[in-house]
Amino acid sequence: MAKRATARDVAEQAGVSKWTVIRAFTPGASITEGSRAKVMAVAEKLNYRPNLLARSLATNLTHQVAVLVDDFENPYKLSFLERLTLELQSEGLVAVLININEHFDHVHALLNADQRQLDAVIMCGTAFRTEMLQDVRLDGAAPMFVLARDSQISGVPAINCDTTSAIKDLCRHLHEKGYRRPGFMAGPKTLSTALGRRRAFKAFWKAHGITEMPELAAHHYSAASGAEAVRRYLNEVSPAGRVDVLLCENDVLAFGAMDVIRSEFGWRVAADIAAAVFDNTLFAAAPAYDLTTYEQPVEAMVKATVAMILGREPKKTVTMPGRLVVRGSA
Amino acid sequence: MAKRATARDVAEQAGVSKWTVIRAFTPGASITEGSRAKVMAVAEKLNYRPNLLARSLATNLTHQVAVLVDDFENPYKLSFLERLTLELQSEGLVAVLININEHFDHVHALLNADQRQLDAVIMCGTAFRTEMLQDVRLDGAAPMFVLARDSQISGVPAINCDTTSAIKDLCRHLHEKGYRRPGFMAGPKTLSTALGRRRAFKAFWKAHGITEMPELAAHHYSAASGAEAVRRYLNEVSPAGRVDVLLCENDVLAFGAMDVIRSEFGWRVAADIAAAVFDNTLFAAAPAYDLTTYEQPVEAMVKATVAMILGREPKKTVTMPGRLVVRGSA
DNA sequence: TTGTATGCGTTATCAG
DNA sequence: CTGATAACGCATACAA
Repeated sequence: MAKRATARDVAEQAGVSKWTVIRAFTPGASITEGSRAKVMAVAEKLNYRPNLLARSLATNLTHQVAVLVDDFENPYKLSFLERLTLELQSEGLVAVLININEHFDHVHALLNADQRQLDAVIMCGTAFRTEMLQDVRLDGAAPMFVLARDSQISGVPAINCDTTSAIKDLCRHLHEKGYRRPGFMAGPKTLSTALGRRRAFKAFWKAHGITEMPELAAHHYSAASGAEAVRRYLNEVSPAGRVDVLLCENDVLAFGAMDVIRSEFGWRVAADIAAAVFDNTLFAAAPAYDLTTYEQPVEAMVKATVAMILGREPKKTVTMPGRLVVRGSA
Repeated sequence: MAKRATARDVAEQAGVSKWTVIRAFTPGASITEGSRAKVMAVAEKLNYRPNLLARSLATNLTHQVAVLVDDFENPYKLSFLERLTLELQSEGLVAVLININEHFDHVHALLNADQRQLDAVIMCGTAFRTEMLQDVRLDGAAPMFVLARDSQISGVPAINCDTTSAIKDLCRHLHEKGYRRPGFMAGPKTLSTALGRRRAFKAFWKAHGITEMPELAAHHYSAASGAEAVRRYLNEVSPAGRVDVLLCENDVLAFGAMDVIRSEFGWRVAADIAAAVFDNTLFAAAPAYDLTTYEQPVEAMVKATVAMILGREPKKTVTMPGRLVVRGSA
């Protein structure tokens, strides 16, 4: 396990200066074919690989992007991670995955990313309070991006699915199918995505002459919380007064809700009560759930984010339409 | 957005040398309380943060670990990623998530990790051919670890769940419940995990006087492949001759299998045909699936891996027992 | 305890 | 086209 060869080592054996070695490895550098061949031969022999760390120090570019995630319960996150890593890698970047939790919060992560000189920070659907991030002093730090969530932080672009049209599409579909007693299940209210979705939901039904819209609140974005919320609701409300369709804020909540509805109350979804949700995981499509969903345009969102990081697109908040996926549940 | 302050800037304003500044930020360095306070005050004022990149170049330690993943369809991967990032971060390390795919293979990833001077590479359940990695010339490169998979690569430790005892526990349970016509559904045969599991499976039943064990082969580790494999099998085999229990190599295959069994053939799992699997995702526990599974000891495996990376444990292949989780499916 | 010199492996810039 | 000098920001070893 010998020490790794550096440009200097190659230079010595090739009888050139180390700068010529560097040039041989720099695409488009001015160097004769002869020199390059000579260098490459020695480099191959010595198994020389340029040190990207040293390069980063000199160029101020690490080609690394922090990706912050705080919710590993939702399989939908995996879709984002897959597309994100794919897109980043195709542009010569890599993702540094940061787990945001009680021991490692956003500020901590931002400081860390800053000291590591990362080129950008993507907050991938993480829950944060705006005030918390507003005051972090980070002059000359990496630009931040909020993916799959709203952002009120000034100067921080959000790349998101168009909530208003999403809700409208979803609700119009439900309305057309004859549902008239809509309920909404939201996750933790501190999240702005929840607020936006709920607001649009209420606006739609009010515009259609319906004012009573029960709200079921889940404490976390987990199947267990979704299950608990539905259980509580169904136990409290008389069968006559209950909702005829339930719009859940995301897949995972809906899974929990459906499990309870079917296994504890013995109803068939879409006959006794219907469910519809955001997001569109693999499991939403499974016959066991068969959820009508609104699918976020993951690929487009990711591409937009990366384009901004690379400076190919102006850094500004964008919102893009997704796709209504009608299945058996509602 | 002024340029960020360096140790030199702080040194000048504090009236000390830059080395004193460095010392102020080095835990356990010999420096007077007065100097440190003076430095810290100026550092705070200038909002100075040490540059970890420069430090890495000087120390040859990036505190970054590459995590290779090639299967984003399995929600179980999310459990590994969560525990892994958690454990790494608690030790001052971060995970660089690499998406292995047709455009970016293992060799590519290894080279990349090498040039970025990462401290270690964890192959998290990825499918590779041993020969491919055996010949990569990487003197002085980061140590590799294979997590949640077998490895025959010399010098590369594998941290894995004990397949033999897992299969034994699972099969013993099935045998006790009276199943006598076991089938096995495997993913792509090139994966050594599949081979190990299958071998142990066959050995168990043979030891119990059963020799006929149909094998259903799925081409990918996806629900669709699992579904297709079961569909093909059930259409080919006469009802009298079919298996009475199906052991699937992982959750995702089982999900697809169960969906087909129930929705296309109208059987009730655990009555007409039973399923059991490895891995234990959130969905395996859902009433909609309710799978009997064998759960890998994710936390222990991750801790063991990180301990080896940090040099707290000798780098060697280890195997640890998981836990049989009995549910309604079998 | 503090300052000095030197090195880490590149890139940027300029002279020849 | 090539070589040389400086710089990137910090760490190590040694001298004061």
